[in-house]
Amino acid sequence: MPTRLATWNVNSLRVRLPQLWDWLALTDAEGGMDILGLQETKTEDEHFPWDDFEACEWHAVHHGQKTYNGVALLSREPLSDVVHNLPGLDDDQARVITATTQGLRVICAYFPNGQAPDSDKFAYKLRWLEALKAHLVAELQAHPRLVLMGDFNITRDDADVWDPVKLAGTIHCTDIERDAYGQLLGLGLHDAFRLFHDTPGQFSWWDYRGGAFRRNQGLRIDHVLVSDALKPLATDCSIDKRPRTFERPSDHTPVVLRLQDPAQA
DNA sequence: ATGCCTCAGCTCCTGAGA
Repeated sequence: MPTRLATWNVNSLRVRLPQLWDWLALTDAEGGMDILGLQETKTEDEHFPWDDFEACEWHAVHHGQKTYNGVALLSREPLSDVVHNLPGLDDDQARVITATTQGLRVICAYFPNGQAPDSDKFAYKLRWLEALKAHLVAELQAHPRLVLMGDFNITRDDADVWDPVKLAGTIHCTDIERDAYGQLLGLGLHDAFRLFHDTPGQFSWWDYRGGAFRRNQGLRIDHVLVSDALKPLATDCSIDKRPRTFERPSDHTPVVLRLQDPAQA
């Protein structure tokens, strides 16, 4: 069983690879990372840095695409039964990768942004969320120990929003999106961060513009959900803000889940 | 102010992100 998992929207893996190594070096000093989900790699499979990861003893699977999207799973052990995207959804956007590793079923997802509630992209977001739900129903049935992690592009409630009045009803904050989030939880999943933290104003994303990070004007839109079977093993979930202070940061920062080692339980 | 950054790409501007 892994004890540390993380999700991070890197906003271009090519640009962010040095920051990824720097962050992993920090976590190595704290016990290391076992499984990592990346979003917005923005690269095709043939340009994915396979050799760099292999040299650092990471197994990797990637569902890539040029310019936009792209998701990867890294693990200290081999990954198997890999599924690209969402079964039943005809989608030319590379947003999901699912695999089994270290005794867990892990889904790494980059949810659609949705742009604005009256847009075609919002309608696509809702279709995509329906297909994700169906995928989760099937996966949970086959794999009780499941983690869904990624950039959800949804705030769960106003505690995840720096200015809930100003942003009421805007993208990431609509009741429709939050209801879809709630439906995922209704399948037997738990917002790991909220199991351990209930103070409002803890964010995983800050706009590049206007000194938003310095002012803590952000959103919590990156989430880790654990299944019913896994919930008792979760010991902590935290947002690591350090990479947001690096040179040339991603606008997102990693969210880390810690699981109890069953050998010590 | 449809603004403010940042990224990719048919790259010196545009579309998209959130």
